[in-house]
Amino acid sequence: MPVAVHWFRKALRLHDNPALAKAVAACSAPNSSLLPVYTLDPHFVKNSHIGTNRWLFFLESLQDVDRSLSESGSKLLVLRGEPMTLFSTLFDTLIANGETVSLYFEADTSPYARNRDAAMLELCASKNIAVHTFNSHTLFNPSDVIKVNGGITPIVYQSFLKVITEKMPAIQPATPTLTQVPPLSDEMKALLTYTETFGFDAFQVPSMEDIGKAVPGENLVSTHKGGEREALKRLEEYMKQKDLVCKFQKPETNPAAFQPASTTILSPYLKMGSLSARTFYHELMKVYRASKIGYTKPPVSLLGQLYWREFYYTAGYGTPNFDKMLGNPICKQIPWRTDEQSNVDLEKWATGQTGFPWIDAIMIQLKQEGWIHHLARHSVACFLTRGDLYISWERGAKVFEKLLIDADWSLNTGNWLWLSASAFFHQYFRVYGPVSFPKKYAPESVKYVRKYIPALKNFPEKYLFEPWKCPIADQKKAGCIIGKDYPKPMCDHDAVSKVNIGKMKVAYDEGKVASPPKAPKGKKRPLDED
DNA sequence: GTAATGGTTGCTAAC
DNA sequence: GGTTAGCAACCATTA
Repeated sequence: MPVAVHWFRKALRLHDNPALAKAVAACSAPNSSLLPVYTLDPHFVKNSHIGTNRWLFFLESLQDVDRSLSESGSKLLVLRGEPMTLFSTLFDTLIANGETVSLYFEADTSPYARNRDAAMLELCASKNIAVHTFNSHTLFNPSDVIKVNGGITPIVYQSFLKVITEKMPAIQPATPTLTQVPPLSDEMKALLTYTETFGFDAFQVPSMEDIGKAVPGENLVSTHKGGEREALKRLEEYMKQKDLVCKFQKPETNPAAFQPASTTILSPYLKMGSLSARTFYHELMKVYRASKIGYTKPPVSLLGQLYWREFYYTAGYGTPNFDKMLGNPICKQIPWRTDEQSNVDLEKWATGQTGFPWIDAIMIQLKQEGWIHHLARHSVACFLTRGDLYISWERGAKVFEKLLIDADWSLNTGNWLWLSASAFFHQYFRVYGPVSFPKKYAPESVKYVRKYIPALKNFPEKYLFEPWKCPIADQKKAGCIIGKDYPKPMCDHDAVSKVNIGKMKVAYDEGKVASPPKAPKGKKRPLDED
């Protein structure tokens, strides 16, 4: 009897999920079964690069999928272990029971996933299992974009925009939402109850404790809730604000705004696939089309934000060693600090102990809530790298990867490359000031710093972003002594940023000398054949 | 080959 | 308060 196995990885949703829809459609024959599977890979579970909030958000997303499946009498099978081993066992069990197995999943372009999925295709081929994959995580398939661009990966946004608007086919309508999926029979449940084999109930979405993760204190648990329901609710709520949607300009939004934030906070849902980028796109188009006041355009518009995601996905796909400096052909080679003190400085930055309230408030919000505004990311990334500490963007990216609930390999890497002036952006002499920048966003930035750094709650506004300049009498009055209740600044920004600009210039000049001769015209940055 | 142009989001002082 | 030049001057693309 036919069994269509749907492998959930991203795309933790029932709306616009082509792979799941096809798997469901394949179950129309009598006695056929849909088996929804998720594999908790030790590559992700055991590594420390996923923080508590990211785990919580993920498990909530998984629970929401299981809840939706359960409403139709189905159930998510959550297997824990190395995917190839698990699927091998699963397939053997099904085949031994006389089933004809087929596998459905959404394609994933990140390096680890590409290797994993290639191995999976081999495994399936060896067992005569038909595999069906679908591109639905992004609006455009990165390899298609590169192909229509003559094998060249666009590394300038405007070039990318030209390619997708002029050379790519129109974005297809979303796949209809699955309101009903085939129920899972008791026989199938009994067959796949691995409790004895693995020591856990695989038909139960695990808790934090189950996967060996501690739940932290209340103040460190993100207020952002995961799941498809929450994603669609947020999308709907945001799209109701038609003026805001049509007038959206990213650089004009306020990084210090909270309750509500000045942007959509849909990124964590897009990352998990709790929200389909295509659904977002079509809902946005509806608002644009109905608008009488016109609407903003990429790169600053809301559509422009969706396209940035596409841009970085494509760059990440087409660039070797994208997440590293060494061996990355588009990355400026910069001798970032690696001395002992840089470890101490990195830690101060990561834990919000720099002595610059704006920087520290951002890093504290990041740790507590798992999300910070894009321009806040700019501020702290510039501070860590070319602005102040001269520490590698790779080390900063790892901290973000752990703490951000929307941590997405392509986007996180791309933005760090940008901010450190290693790729995409090269005006390294434009440095964000840890004091001057937040002043532009008063009074929200004042409230923001007071919220995330309670020690500065009563500190005079005049000195809030540079508290070391505050007269000691006023420090006493505010109940916050700098150097005791809140750290002294870890560096002199004005002096050190000037020195760093000089170092960047040297690194850029040396890069020019060291760079190999340019490839013939039209053959630049060709994509390696798969 | 060279010059001009534009690049989502800097800061400061001067008008 | 809003706009502009200077800062010292980047890159990728296009004319």
